[in-house]
Amino acid sequence: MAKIDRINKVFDPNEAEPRLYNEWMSKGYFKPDETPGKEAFSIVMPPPNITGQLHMGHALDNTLQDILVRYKRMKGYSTLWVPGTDHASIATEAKIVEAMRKEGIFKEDIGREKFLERAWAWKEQYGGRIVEQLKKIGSSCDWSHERFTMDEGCSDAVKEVFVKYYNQGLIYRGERIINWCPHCLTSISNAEVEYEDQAGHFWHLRYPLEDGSGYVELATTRPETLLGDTAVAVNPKDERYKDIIGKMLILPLVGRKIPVVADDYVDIEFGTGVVKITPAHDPNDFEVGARHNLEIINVLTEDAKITEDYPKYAGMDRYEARKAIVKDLEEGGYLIKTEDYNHNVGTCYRCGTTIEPRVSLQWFVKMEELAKPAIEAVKDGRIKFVPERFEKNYFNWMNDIRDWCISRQLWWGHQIPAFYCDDCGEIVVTKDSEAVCPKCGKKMRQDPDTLDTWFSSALWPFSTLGWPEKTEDLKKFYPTDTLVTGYDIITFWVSRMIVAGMAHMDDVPFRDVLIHGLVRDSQGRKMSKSLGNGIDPLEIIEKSGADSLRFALVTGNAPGNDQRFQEDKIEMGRNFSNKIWNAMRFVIMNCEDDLDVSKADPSKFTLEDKWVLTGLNRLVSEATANFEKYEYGVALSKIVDFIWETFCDWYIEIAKSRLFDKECPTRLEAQYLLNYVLGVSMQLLHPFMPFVTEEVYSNLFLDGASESIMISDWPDADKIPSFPEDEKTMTILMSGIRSIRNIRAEMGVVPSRKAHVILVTADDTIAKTFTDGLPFLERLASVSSIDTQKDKAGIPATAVAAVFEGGEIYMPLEDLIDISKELERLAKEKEKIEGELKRVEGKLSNESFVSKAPEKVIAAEREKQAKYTEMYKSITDRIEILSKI
RNA sequence: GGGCGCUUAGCUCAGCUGGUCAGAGUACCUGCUUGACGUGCAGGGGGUCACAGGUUCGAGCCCUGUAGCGCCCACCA
Repeated sequence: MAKIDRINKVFDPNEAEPRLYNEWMSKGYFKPDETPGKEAFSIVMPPPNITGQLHMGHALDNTLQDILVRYKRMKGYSTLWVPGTDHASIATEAKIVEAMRKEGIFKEDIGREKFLERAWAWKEQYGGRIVEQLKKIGSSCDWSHERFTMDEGCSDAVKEVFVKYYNQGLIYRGERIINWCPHCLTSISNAEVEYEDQAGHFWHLRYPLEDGSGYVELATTRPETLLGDTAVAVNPKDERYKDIIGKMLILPLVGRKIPVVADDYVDIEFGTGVVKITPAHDPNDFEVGARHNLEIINVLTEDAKITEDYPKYAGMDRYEARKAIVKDLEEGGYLIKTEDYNHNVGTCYRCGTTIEPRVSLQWFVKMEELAKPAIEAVKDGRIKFVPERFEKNYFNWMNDIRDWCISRQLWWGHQIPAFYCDDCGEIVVTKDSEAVCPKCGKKMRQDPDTLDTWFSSALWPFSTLGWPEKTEDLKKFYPTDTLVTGYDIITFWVSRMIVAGMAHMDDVPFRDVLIHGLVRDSQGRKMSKSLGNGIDPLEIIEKSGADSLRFALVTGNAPGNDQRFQEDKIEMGRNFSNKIWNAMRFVIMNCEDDLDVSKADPSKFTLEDKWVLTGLNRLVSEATANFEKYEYGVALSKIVDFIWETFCDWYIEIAKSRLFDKECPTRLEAQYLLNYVLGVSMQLLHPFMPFVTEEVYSNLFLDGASESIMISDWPDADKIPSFPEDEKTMTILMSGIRSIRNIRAEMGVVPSRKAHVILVTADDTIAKTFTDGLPFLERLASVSSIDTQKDKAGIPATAVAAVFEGGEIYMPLEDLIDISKELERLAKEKEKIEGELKRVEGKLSNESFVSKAPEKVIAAEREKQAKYTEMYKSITDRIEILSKI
C-alpha cells in the first residue's frame, strides 16, 4: 500500500490528539532535557483551583505557556514547566460546606478532622479532573513535577516562612479592624475586597447635648451601627462646633453618654461636619477611636446580627435592624431627613456579601519593609512586565501597601503554626506539629485558624522546586524565566511572589511577567456562571480539536488585551488545520514512497524555488523575533499567511507542472522543497498547533527529520538561502498573473478558455521571465501562449489591457469586446494610478521633504514616481486608442 | 478623587522604535465540478483610522484637550 493511502483524507483531532499526547508523555519529551551544557528555561504554572474545571481563562493561560515552552524547548533549552493545583482555601471550603448543607450536614457537627477528610476526598476527585483537562489542551508540562499547594513540601515551605517571618518580627498577632465576610464567616484581606457602587440612603440624625442646650446634627449611611457609637467627632478647626468639643451627648435609643471629640479626620465641607464614631464597625472610626482612647463596642455577631446586648434588636440582621432603628429614631424625633445616596460598598470577592468591618484578633504580615526590595526589582528592570503598562498597576499597589491579614477562620488550608498555652498564655511559633509550653511544660493548643490561600501561592516559584531544601532543581531552575498570568491577579499573586522571592531566595522569582487579558463572551461580557454565558473549552476541543481552540485564543490578539470569544475563530482554526492537512496530502501524493530528498541538487533550484526559500528565510527570522518578544498573535498570522498564500496558493500551484511531468529535470528539487518548506513551516507553527503539526511533520519526506517535531531544532534563518533578486523578478511575474486574472474576471472572460497574451515591455529580463514562465501562466492564468514585444505595434484594438509594474499585458479577444465597458474599466484603473502619482509628486515637489527626509525614503519615492508615470502613460495611451474606435 | 486602557472596513480585531499602514479574518457581490482542500480557488466593493488642536518635511502611530465605553486603585461619615 502506498504511503498516501495510509493517510486519512481529513485530520481527526479526536483520534490524533490523545494518541500524540500520550506518545509525547511516554517518551519523556515534557521533562527537561538532561544533556549537559544545555541552558535551563523554566516556568511555573499558575495553579488552577481544585474547585472548578477548566474554563476559557485557563485555556488561554495554558495555551500561552505551552507556546512559550514548546518554542524554548525547540530552541534547545532544558525546559521545565512545573504544573500544579491550588487548594483555594476559602473557595473550596465554601463549596464543600455548600455540598454538605444539601445533605443537611454542618461542619461544626462533624468536626475539623472529618471535615478535612471530606476536603481531601474533594481534592482527589476534582484536582485530578482539572489535570486531565489541562492535558487535553496539549499542555506540555512535566507531570512528574506536579505539585499541590498543600502537599508535604509546599506545607513545609509555608511553615518555614511563617516561623522565619515571626522570628524576624514581620508577622504579628493583633486586634485590628479587618474585613469580615458574614457569609464565609472569616476575615479576608484588603485585596479580597471588591468595591461596588450601591444605592443607599443618607440619614440625618440629631444627637441631643447632655446639658439640654440643644443637639448636633450628623448624617450616616449605617444607622444601625449607632448602637456602637462611643463618640461624635468634629474637626478642631471648625468654628461652628468649637464650643461643644468635650461636651457630652446622649446617644438616641441607647441613652449612653458619649463625648464630642475633635479629630482632623473629619471633613468640614462634607455633610454637617459632624461624624458619629463607631470604632467597632468602621475602619476610620477605629482609628479615631484609637487616637482618643474610645471604647470599642461590638454590636454585631459573626453573621452580622445584633448582639444580645440590645434586646430590642437582638437577632435581627444588619438590614432588618437598620429599618427598625430608623423607625424608632423617627418616632423618637431624632430623624431629621432621609436622602438618597450612592456609596461604595466593599463586598467579598468570593461570595459577594457586603463586608462587615470587624475588630478581631488576627495574624498580619508587616508589608512595608518587605515591599521595598520587591518594588526595587521591578524598578531596576530585573523583572519586566509585558506589556509594560502593568508595572504601574503593580507600583500602585506596592507603594501604598497595608499590612496583610493572613489568618482565616477556616479549616481547609495550612493551619497556623502557632501554639498557645491556656495556662500561662505563652505563645510558641514552630514548625513542629506539637508544642509543649516552655514555661509550664503543658501541651499547647495550636491556633485553629488557617492561612490565606495566597500565602502559599506566594511561595510557588520556589516551593515547587523543593525549597527549603537545597535541591538540584532550585539550583538549576530558579529564578524561573517567565510568569504567564492574567492582569486580574497581579495584586493577589504576582506582587506577593515577588515579595517572597526577594525575602527568601534573595532573588527575583521570574524575569518576565507576561500578562494576558480576560476571555469575554461574544458580546464583550465577562463569562460567568450567573450569566450562563460561559463557553466550555472542553466542548470546543471535543468538537473541533485543541489545535483549533488554541488557534482561536491566540489569533488576532495583542498581549494584555481582553478578547471576545467568537465561534468563527474556532472555525478559522479548523479550516486552517484542514488546509495544512491537504497540503501535506498533496505533497505526499506526489512523492514516490522511496523518494530520497537528500539527492536534490540546490544548483538546480528554479526561480520559484528561490522565491519560496527567500520568503521562508524572512518568515523564520521575523517569526522568531516575534516569539522572543511574546508577540504570538503577530507571529501566528505571519506563519498562517505564508503557509496559506505563499506556499499553498502559489508555490504548490506552480510546482504542479513540474510534479506532473515525470521527466522534468527539476522534479526532484520541487519534491524536496515542497517537503522542506512545509516541514519548516510546521516547526514554526508547532507551538501554536502542536497536534496537526506533529502529524503532518511525521508524514513528510525530510532529510534528517527528528523523531518528533516537538524535540526538533527550531529553524535557523541563517541556514535558509535567500535570493532577493529572484524574489523581485518573481514578484513582477506574479503581479502580471494577477493582472491577467483581473481582466478576465472584470471583463467576464471565461477562464476556461485559454488565451493568447502579448506582453509589452522594454525590459529583457522581464520578457524572459514571462516567456520562461509560460507554464506558470498556463496554470495560474489560463494563458495558452505569450508573445513579447518592445512597443505596441500591431496590438489589436479588440484586446483588453492591463498595466502592471513590469509593463503592459494585452489579451486579444476573438469577439469584439464591449468597448465602452473596457473604457470604463480602464478609467477606473487610470484613476487609481493617478491618485498614487499625485501623492508621490506632491511629496517630491515639497522642498522641505526633499531636503529633510532621509535619502532612502526619497529614493523610494522617486522610484515610485517613475513607475507610476510609466503606468499612467500606458493607460492613457490605451484609452486614447480605444476612444477613437 | 487618582491611574490605566479602548474608540481603525457591517462585525471581531492586528497595526513594532512616526515614512508601501490603511491591513487580516468574517460578512457581502461576481465567477470557478482547474488531477490536495468548496473546511476550497480567483476577482471585487467597503474605512476622511472617535472629535478638535499641536509637533514634524511627513502621524492610527508623538503631545494637549474633548466626548463615549471599560477597568484598577482610593477611609470621605
